[in-house]
Order: sequence, then C-alpha cells, then structure tokens
Amino acid sequence: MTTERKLLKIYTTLLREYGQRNWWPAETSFEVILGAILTQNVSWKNVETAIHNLKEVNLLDPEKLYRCEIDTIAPLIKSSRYYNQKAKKIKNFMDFFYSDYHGSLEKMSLEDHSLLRTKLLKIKGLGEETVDSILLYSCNKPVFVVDAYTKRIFSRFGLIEETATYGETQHFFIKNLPQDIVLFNDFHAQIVHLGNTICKTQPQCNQCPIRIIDGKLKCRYPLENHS
DNA sequence: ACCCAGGGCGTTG
DNA sequence: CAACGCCATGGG
Repeated sequence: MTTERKLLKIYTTLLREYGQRNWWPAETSFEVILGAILTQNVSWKNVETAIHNLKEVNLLDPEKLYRCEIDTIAPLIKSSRYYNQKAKKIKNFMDFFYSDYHGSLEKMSLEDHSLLRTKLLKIKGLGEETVDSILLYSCNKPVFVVDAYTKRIFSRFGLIEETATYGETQHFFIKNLPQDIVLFNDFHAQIVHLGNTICKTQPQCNQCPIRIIDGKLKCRYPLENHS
C-alpha cells in the first residue's frame, strides 16, 4: 500500500467518523488571522473569549484595529494567555498588512504564495504554523498546516519520525497527497479534532477509528473517493 | 493543587 | 541544531 493511499484512507476514515469539519471557526477571513495568532499554545475556548471581547468594542474591523494601541488590545485578549506578547504580534501583523497591502486581504491573497509565506514569516511573533494557517484558511493557498497533534498522531502511526521537524512533516503530507486545497483544509481540521478529543496524550487510544496493528494500518472505514 | 492547551523567540551549550 | 526559560489564562 502506497503512502498516499494510507493517508487517504486515514482521511476518509476521519471524514466518515466526524463529518466535514468546515474550518476555520471564524466569521470573516480577517478574523481567521487574529484567531491564528491568538490560538498559539492555548485552547480554542480561550481564544473565543478574546475574539468576543474584540468584537464587543468593534475591533474586528481592520482599520480600527490598525489605529489601536497595544495597551488597548492587551486587556481584551487576556484570556488568550501571553496577552502582552500577542497584542504586540497582532500589531506587528497590522503594520505589515497596511504597509504592504493597504489593509486589503484581497490584495494580500493575490500575492504569490511562497513569497507571501516568506514575508509573513519575517513578522516577529508569527512562526510556521501560524503563517501556514493564515495562508490556508484566510488566503486560500494550498499549504498543509502542521501542528503538535499532527506530529504526535502521525509519528504514532509510524508514518513520520517522532523527531521530524515542521518542514519535514509538511513535506511528507504535500508529497503524499493530491494538491487539493479542500483536502488540506479539512484534513488538518480533522487532525485537530482527533487530537482534541480522543488522541490526547495516551499512547494507544481505544476509541480511535485508526489503529496500527503489527505495523499495519487498520481503519474503521475503507478508502473511498472524496473528490 | 496539579496538568495541559491548535507556539514562538531569545539565549546557551 | 538541541535544550532550555520565558510569556502568564482558564478549564479539567
């Protein structure tokens, strides 16, 4: 069985088990960016509170957020942990967003995706996962997002090394999957859902619809076309 | 009281 | 390039 078939079988199983996750949880593409920064190393629940607070005072509007002081933002996003740093990160992004794209997500999304990735990575406070989340879920670019769950779960499946870097893990998925943006979108969402529910820290999860038995991949559902 | 959550950066060895 | 410390909330 090729690696590509294994990955698709895993994805098919997750899709059957949990249904389309239709990510990212946000009302606008701009909100996706804020969420991507705010969710760094914190549970999504904490981010929801922060986003809610920003919304209350109309700061989900890019123009207003851009003109806002860091000291105004920080207390509103307190629930997101590391709130002082994150307020700065948001500000750093907004400065870039306005200086390079006049605050237009449409313009930013027209940028060549590998160039945009390079530019976003230069913003202090935005690392690979945050940038790739923005590229995929806000700008609609075909990049595969890797997070702690991805490494944990897929190294447990024996498909990647435990010590695999972000880049190595990402390359593994890109190389072994059809370059389908909808697939990239939902696959990552499924992985997070799996990580959030039954595959937390246990070495073996009894409820998992995907198992490794004698080194072989056993899925609850067969491979099927997802188109 | 503990533990950990959808990271990233700066500093050291 | 590791392996750390730092940031510093909230829910289980």
